[in-house]
Amino acid sequence: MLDQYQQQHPYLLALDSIIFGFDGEGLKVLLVKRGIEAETWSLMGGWLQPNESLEDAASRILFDLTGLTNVYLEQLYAFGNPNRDPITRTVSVAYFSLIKIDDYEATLSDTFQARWFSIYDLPPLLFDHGDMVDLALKRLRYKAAQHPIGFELLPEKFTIPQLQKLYEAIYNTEFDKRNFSRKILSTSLLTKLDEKQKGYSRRGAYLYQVNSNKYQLTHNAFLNFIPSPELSV
Amino acid sequence: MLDQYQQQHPYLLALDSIIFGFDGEGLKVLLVKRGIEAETWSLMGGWLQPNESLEDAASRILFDLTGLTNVYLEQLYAFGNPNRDPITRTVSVAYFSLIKIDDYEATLSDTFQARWFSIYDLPPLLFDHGDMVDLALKRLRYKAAQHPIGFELLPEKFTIPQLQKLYEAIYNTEFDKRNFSRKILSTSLLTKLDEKQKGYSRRGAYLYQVNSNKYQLTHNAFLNFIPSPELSV
DNA sequence: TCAAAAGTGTTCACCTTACACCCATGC
DNA sequence: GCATGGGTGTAAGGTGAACACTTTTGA
Repeated sequence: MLDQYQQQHPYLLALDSIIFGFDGEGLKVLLVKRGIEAETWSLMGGWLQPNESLEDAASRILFDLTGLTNVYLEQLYAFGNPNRDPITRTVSVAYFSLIKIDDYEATLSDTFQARWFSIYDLPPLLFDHGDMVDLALKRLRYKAAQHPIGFELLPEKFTIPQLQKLYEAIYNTEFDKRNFSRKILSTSLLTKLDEKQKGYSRRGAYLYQVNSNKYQLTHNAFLNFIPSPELSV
Repeated sequence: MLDQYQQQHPYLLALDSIIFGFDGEGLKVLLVKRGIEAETWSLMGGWLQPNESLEDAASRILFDLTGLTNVYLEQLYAFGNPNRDPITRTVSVAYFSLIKIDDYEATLSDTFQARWFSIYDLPPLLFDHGDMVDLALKRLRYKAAQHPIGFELLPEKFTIPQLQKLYEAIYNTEFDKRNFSRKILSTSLLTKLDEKQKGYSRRGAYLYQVNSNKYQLTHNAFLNFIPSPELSV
């Protein structure tokens, strides 16, 4: 029986991460220049180490690039076409991550030649990384319609108009602000603070933060009014 | 740069499939006895071959066990905890499949010592295969509430009461038959045939089949009245 | 004739959607 | 005082959920 193991081919196992951020205007993806052709933008990636789980490895790689820990990280899909990496056969497990863009340590950009790109205006990407990003966006849309994960992309304190802009960026559409705020507030996931955001508008907007008790517990469909995203995978 | 590849550890890459079937009464999973401890039931699995994609490999393995091709097959999740397989470090990409149980060639059971088990009454499983089944059931519930994939588990021609029993088995609950049939028929995904199913009930029930044009195109939420499944992954 | 499953409509409550005006403030 | 974005309510249509009786037919 041990023979069955020894006769098998081993493969290199990589991890690649689609890192989403929101800068108040648009949905962004963090890309780096690395690897064989440092001319080509690619997702941040790395190799699985012998004593790591897949998720540990994805976290480590994310930390190396962003300096962040404890961020939203979800396995997206395993990509394993025989020729996806022309150098060596490599299976890559893609993860996607949602980070608070303000927490990101931009100093790390220099080390890794990293840059934020609008999700709707990406450069050509290495290997099948373009497919990975496409799938990640679909999954984000699918998921954000059902679960309150959008908050992961905003600072701790945010306004309803900010939240609306985020959802509009994710779905590349516009929502009615009256319906939007009613719907969001009806979930009672948010706590209204006594503070207002100043500087962006003359009047200022109330800040809210996530009511973390309820945040963890919610498993029901969250926003039903999202335009049916292309559902797949 | 090539060094970066050569310094890396390779890993064994396995595929394991959760194969769902429906026998008219309950939701079933196909398990086999294999491997080191032939005492333990496990999912059907195999190794990735050098010239195959992950999906090709999962299809091949499914064909070996069931004799079926062109069945619903979807990647579930990559499992890679360092100690999940005590013999050698192995990363397993799990797939789940929905098959028409009548098409399954039971003669193959002998070769592989295969047996159908009720999803709600499983024996202890090898390695982390229990986690794989749990996740597959969640995904099936999640997915079947949004997409018309349930039909994959039924014969070409089926009755509304059969379809209802299937959904009741998937969600382990009961539905009101008036609301159920209204909802299903309102999708206009089904074509009513002039035939009736005989033998099961005295009166007999009309047979339907999937209207395949619309089946492929539907991307909207499909059944909204499914009790909110535990949404995750 | 009776048992067992098939088939069929209506009402009510709630949710989604569409839509317009006043408010607060910095300049 | 005016321009900019923030904040709020209502009415109409549609959807989901609850609920009971009649039909068919083989035994």
